[in-house]
Order: sequence, then C-alpha cells, then structure tokens
Amino acid sequence: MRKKESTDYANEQSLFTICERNSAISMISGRWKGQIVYYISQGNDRFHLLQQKLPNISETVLARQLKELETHAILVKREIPNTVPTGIKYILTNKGVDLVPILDSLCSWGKLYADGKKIVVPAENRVGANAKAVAKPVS
Amino acid sequence: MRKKESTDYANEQSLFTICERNSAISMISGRWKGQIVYYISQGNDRFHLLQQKLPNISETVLARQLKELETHAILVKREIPNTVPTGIKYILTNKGVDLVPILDSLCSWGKLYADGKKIVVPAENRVGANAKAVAKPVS
DNA sequence: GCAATAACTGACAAAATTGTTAGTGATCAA
DNA sequence: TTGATCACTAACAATTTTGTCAGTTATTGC
Repeated sequence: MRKKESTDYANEQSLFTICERNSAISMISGRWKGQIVYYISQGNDRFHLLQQKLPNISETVLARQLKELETHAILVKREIPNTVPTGIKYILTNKGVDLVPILDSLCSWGKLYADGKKIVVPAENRVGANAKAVAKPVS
Repeated sequence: MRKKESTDYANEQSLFTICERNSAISMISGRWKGQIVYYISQGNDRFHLLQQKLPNISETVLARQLKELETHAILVKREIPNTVPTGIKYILTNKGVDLVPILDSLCSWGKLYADGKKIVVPAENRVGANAKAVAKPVS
C-alpha cells in the first residue's frame, strides 16, 4: 500500500498535475500490463487464456495486474452467464481500446531502433547550432 | 543494481523478446522520464534548467534519470565549449525526437478521459455479443 | 469422499526504484 | 580565503513493486 506521506508519493502526484502524460505512463507501467492489454485486444479475454499466453506469470500477479488495469478503467470484468464455475471475461473499455494504437506505436518505435536504425543527433540540436549556446562564464 | 538471477529480471527479459512494446514501456517508465524528455524537447536542455522546471527533483535523482535516458540512446550529453565551469547540454537523438509525439498521444489519451469522456464498454465487446473471430498474430 | 476447475485473496519475502546525505573539481568573484 | 556555480558520484535508507505460498468458493465428475 502506498504511503500518502512519502516524498515519492508527493512527487508522483505533482507530476500528475503537471501533465496527464505522467499519469498515462504510470497506468501502463508495470511488468505485464502492456502485453496483457494487447492479448486482451486480440481476443484472449479469459484469465486462463492470459495464463497460457504468459506462462511465467503467477495467478496472484496476473490477478493483481488485471485489478490495476480495472482500477484505471482500461478494462472491466464481466461474468459469463451459464458457466460453471462462473467464468469471467475481461473486456477493454473505450479507454482501453484507444490505448491499443498508442501501445502499437511504442512497439514500432522500439522495433525501429532495435532493428538497427541509426541513432544520430539531429542537425538542429547539435552544440553550436543555434545562437542560444553562446559561451558565457558564470555570474 | 539488477540481479541477473532474479525471477523479476528473467520475466522482464522474456517480455522484451515477446515484443518491443515492453522494452519501450520500460524505457519511459520511471518517475520523471516523460516529463524530462518533454522539457528537453522544449529547449530546457541544461541540468539547472531542468531543476528549475522540476523543483522537487534532487540533483542525484535528476542525474540518474538523465543517465538512464542516455543509456537508452534517447538523449546524449555534449560539453558546451568555452563555458566555465564546463556546461553540459542534453540533446535528444532522433530516437528521442521520435518519442515525443508518442508521449504527446499518451498525454492526449490521459487528458481525454481525465476531462470526463464517458467510459463505456464498446458494443462489440459486451458479454453476449456474438462469438468473436479470434485473429491473433504472433505477439 | 476426493479431485478438478476458474478465478481469485491475504500475508509475507525478495528485489527494484526512489530519495537522502555528503562529497568531488575546476574556476571565478568578493 | 571564503563562497558560489555546474554537474555530477557513492553509499545508504525508505518506499514501492514483484514474486511466492497457502488458502477460498462453488460446482461437477468419478
């Protein structure tokens, strides 16, 4: 449980007020979350299906990650009628569905550079490129 | 320092091999990283400028976050000639520049729902909707 | 009666991240 | 000589995240 008096908590909250970027990042941070959202978007919408897809996750941890995603309204749980024992379906909300293409773009971005795209310093950013970098001794 | 024998480390590595989405998320996770990348993209490219923008971050923590961003080649450090003491400029690489619009889209996504966009379960995903055709690529 | 199933929860331990404190070197201004 | 600046680093403590183990509910099949 979070300590509401910790510096870490206070810093996190202040970042959340600066920009939603920071709360968005915190919602998708977490060992398995991005992959879980992706798998659900692909139709693996049951607990045991997610376990099959992620053979190294434990039940406890999967349940915890799903609950956090639910807390952030990225998904909802629904009981499946007439199943024994009662089955649960994990369903992406519109918020979760909207997240998927952003995760895809993160994926492409990572892949591009992992696949060898040259990493360079754009010309306009180089030291000496603009007048702002005038060397000036302190005070 | 990471323990290379831990379950956590092994799980992280296996997620990295499943999809670059997971390494991308880990590169931007971290209390201050998204905001730092944004501020640098806005021209706050010096250590002390970032400190001004983030008054609650300590020098140690800022240095650490910058070093991690450098490790992932999102930015590079360059000495500014003829400055005393020697100034350092933080420069986004092309990889870092490409990340900025993705962070922006995370920001918009977060803001949309924080500002009150209704959260609903899309009709085609509701329990009882017709059996979904399961398309599933490798990831 | 016993095991199997689906989907969990609580308590705790291990590990990782974040924050704190103290210190560095070179240079200049007072 | 003292103090200020810039941009750090090392060592350690606090906090958070992740993983592990045991147990739960309700039903059905053998």
